[in-house]
Amino acid sequence: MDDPGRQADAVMRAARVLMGVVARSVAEVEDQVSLPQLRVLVLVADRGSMNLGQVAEALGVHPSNATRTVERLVVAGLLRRTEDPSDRRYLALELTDAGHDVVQGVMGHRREAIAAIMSSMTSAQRRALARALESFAAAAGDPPHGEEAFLLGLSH
Amino acid sequence: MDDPGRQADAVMRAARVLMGVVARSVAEVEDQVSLPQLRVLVLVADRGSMNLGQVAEALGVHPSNATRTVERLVVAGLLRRTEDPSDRRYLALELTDAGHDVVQGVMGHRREAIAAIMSSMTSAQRRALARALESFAAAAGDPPHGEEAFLLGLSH
DNA sequence: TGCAATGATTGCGCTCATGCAACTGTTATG
DNA sequence: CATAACAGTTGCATGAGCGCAATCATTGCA
Repeated sequence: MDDPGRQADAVMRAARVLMGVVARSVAEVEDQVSLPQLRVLVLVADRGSMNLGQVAEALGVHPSNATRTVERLVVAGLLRRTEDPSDRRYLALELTDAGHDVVQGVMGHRREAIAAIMSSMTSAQRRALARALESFAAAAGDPPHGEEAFLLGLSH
Repeated sequence: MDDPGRQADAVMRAARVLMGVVARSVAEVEDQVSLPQLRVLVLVADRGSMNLGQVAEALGVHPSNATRTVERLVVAGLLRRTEDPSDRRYLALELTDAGHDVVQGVMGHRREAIAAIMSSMTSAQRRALARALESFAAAAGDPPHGEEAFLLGLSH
């Protein structure tokens, strides 16, 4: 039980469970938005108003690509694209109410799925789990970016 | 600390960290294989020899699609496609050594990243974490499928 | 004020994933 | 043995994502 390798395996197994939860929450909205599109929504939900270059940078894609992905989200009514009044070269990208609903739906689904799993644990186990994961998250460092890390890199 | 909502949030934060780990491990091989392709590799690595219909079923895609994804993996030298001698209608899909290397590389990368995070926790914290996650994984039920749950649903 | 820098868009070409329908080959069944 | 059932493949079409190069619009600077 003191073997770091075995301990990492325990985390791996739990990660598998959590990936399943995440995957199902994503699958739930896959008919409405693609994965790269959802990444944009989650990104904007987390960071607030962004311009196109920031989105492209965060996603690690070419700006021309970001333009088209954003375009699809605008057409879908999930993203609002306005000009930055102070510098009209920049865009101001924000979620619409519908866009917020999508993100909230995904996160809510995850939260419920996790709560459902925890409901079959004892109260003491739940407390121990919460405490242990706090220390784990702290050891990983504060979320380097935020919500969008959920989907970082999972393109194509 | 006894609030189930706050406890679920702690799991959500940890899930974010783990998703980052998974995403980076996937991004690492994204030049070699696409996400759907990796899903096939992980699937076969987990279940062993499969036929095409099983792959299509597990991925939730049309068989014609599975044919082409498998074809790309065969061409890439990551998957071996032979006929089932007992019934030549069926295929026998297996990983090549190179295919195994890809899967092992991804899993190894994750394991190392997790171990790196745990290295900055105290020994007691690591033990508590391993124990807590064992109970969490148990509460979630045994892995319904297996390794491939890591990527389930993350298509496109 | 004219030119350079900067952010975003558009045109072009490519790969991958996807579903459907038609077809081929293999096995089982009457 | 002929036909039906079944696994897989192929043709066809669509749409998303991606990068690169060229272009447009706006702003900053000399």
